[in-house]
Amino acid sequence: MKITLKDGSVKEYASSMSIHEIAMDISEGLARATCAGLVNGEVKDVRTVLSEDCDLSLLTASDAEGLRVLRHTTSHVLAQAVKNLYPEAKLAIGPAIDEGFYYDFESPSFSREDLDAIEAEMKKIIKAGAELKYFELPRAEAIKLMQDRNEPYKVELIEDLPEDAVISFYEQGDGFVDLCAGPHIKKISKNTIKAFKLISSSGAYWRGDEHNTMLTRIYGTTFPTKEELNTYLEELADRKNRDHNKLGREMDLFTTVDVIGQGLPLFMPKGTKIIQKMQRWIEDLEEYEWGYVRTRTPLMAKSTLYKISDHWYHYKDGMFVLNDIELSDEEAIRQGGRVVRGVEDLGSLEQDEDADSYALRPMTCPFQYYVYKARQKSYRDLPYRMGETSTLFRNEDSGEMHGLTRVRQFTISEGHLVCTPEQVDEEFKNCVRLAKYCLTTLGLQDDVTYRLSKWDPEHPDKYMGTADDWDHVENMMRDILDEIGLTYTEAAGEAAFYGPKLDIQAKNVYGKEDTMITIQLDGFIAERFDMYYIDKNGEKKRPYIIHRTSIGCYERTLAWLIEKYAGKLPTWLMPEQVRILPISEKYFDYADEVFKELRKHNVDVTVDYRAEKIGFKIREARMDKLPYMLVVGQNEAEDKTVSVRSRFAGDEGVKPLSDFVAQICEEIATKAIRKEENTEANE
RNA sequence: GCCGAUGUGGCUCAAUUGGCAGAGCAGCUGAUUUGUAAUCAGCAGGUUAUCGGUUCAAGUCCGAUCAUCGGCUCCA
Repeated sequence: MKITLKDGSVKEYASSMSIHEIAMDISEGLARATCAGLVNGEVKDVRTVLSEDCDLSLLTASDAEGLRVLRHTTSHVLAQAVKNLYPEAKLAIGPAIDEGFYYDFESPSFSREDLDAIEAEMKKIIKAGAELKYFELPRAEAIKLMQDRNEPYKVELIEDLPEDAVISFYEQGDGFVDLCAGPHIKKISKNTIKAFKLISSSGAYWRGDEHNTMLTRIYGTTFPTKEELNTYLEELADRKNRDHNKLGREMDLFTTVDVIGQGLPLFMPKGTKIIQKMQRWIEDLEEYEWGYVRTRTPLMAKSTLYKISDHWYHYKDGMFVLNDIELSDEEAIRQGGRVVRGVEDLGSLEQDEDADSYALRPMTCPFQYYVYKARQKSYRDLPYRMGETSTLFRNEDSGEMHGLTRVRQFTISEGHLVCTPEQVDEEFKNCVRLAKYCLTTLGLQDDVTYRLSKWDPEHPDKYMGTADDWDHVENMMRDILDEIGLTYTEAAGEAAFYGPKLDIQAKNVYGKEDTMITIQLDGFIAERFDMYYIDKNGEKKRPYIIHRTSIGCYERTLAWLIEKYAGKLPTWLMPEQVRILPISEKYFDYADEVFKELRKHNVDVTVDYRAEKIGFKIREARMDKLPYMLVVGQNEAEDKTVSVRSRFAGDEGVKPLSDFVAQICEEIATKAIRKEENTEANE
């Protein structure tokens, strides 16, 4: 595609390039001179992506860059509307985000009615129409402008820019001016902003810092057309039907009780059964196919242990400490005399007033280290792979808890691999392979992203070791990830205090990302615990430790499975796999015969003995998301057959009992994920 | 922890804006013995999350606590 620039020169670009990429090229990568407007293949204005001349009908939800611009401009309309209705409100920032936009205000909170009123005001502004005019001011004048307009947050933003900076503004009609680098659509009108909606309002800290003022944020979204907006709003409603927190309770998988406490879900028999199936699978898989030994270590320990591991100083706030002595962090460290550094420092704990404190464990690491240390290890014993189904306790802040994904007690497929430096490469790769195998088995492999979580060089105090140490381990990890051809992003400040992590991230139904699986490389802790192995030459050597999980924590994984499958889990994971539905009590004997045959093969099966019509029994079994229903009556009893009705394909017809047993045993043994082909309406 | 919303039988929701807490589904009992998404009838179920206050009177108004939800921050 040929692009004619404003100065008359012509540049040629591949048609596959996005508007944004082209704009970045034209502006030579200047972050502020972001996007270009394409009108009939020509760049009209470097600061304008869309104008009334553009054919907006060509813009679709998949046109990410164009949408961001459209949404960003809508956020400015929102700001203008709020200022019209609430002149006292102060403007903060208002960017486009993945599914829409937000704008932060210093203002009392907005109710739904307030949002509706603001929406109406926005419609007025859009109907009146306005052209966005870009202008620049020197820094001092820009500050003065925002001071005159009584916008302290904007002033603060400008003051953070360099002395010689030129400040960008947009004026958008009715004298409304906003500090903004753009880009924006050129005109606000009914033709450009056709479909928007304010979604919700909530609190948000200024600049994302909890020490700052709490502002009021309004979330909204914009789409090129009303149809796309409606589709999105319907999807929002649909997401609730997959939400594990709603579905999991409806399906009697778990519940919560106010007197038991926040973040402490109770698993009901059905939820327990699902987790039990996953747990048995993982334990056997690790032990018999991946060479792990299994451990079973205490759920609590004296504070001494956490002092050696450093958790006491880094994460005491997140731990449940069990004695009566209530010490602040500072006091704990002060009264402890000094910070303990490794096992050699244990002597200093004798005067430590909280040396006898016990705390529930927030991680398994140091416990398994002592399993390793209990017997002297030779290089021949390495890699030493320990696995444990480990229950952990973390005192999350009260506002953090959510369903099964953020809880205060959870059980994880925890493990630590102690290995020689030469073994790190292969062992780490195998941990990644195991995690991928688990994800693939559950059908989740395509729904995750990989992240290399690095330390934060700005805050070295939060981590063990030196910058050189971190460069070394991070490079080791990067090499490994590159060798296995993993696509990953890198994130600073996301590492554990003892090492970088490979985090496997997944999004929930609402698009919020959480860590599902983590594999961490640790070159520091072995020294703290004086862990070593004897090498070929009879010398003591420090091993590396890989902290890892195979399937993550069972609570969170279950949550993702529920959302992924809308509760219709693969047959092998379902708490009730087959329900036998006798036509009447005359066929109870045959139903029992079928039941016994399936139990003999460890299928989770029940019989519906109620004196109800078959249609009623089927209805309930379907609402319970049963994979298989076996209708048995006179014909089946006589021929030793079953009439199979499945969640996947509806009526599958009559087949010999032995055939069905073989079929379902195969499906369960291979952990098959049968496709839902049933077109019948679901309730 | 912070901002905001919410809390009525197991579930979904009513209750005239402060005036006798009600319905459907689920449950239980009885009848029905049924062929692929709801058989009929009856019965029972509540200190309106908890505690306190205002009032002749509180599900409704006020305060505190607990929990749930939407965000922010945090997430070893």
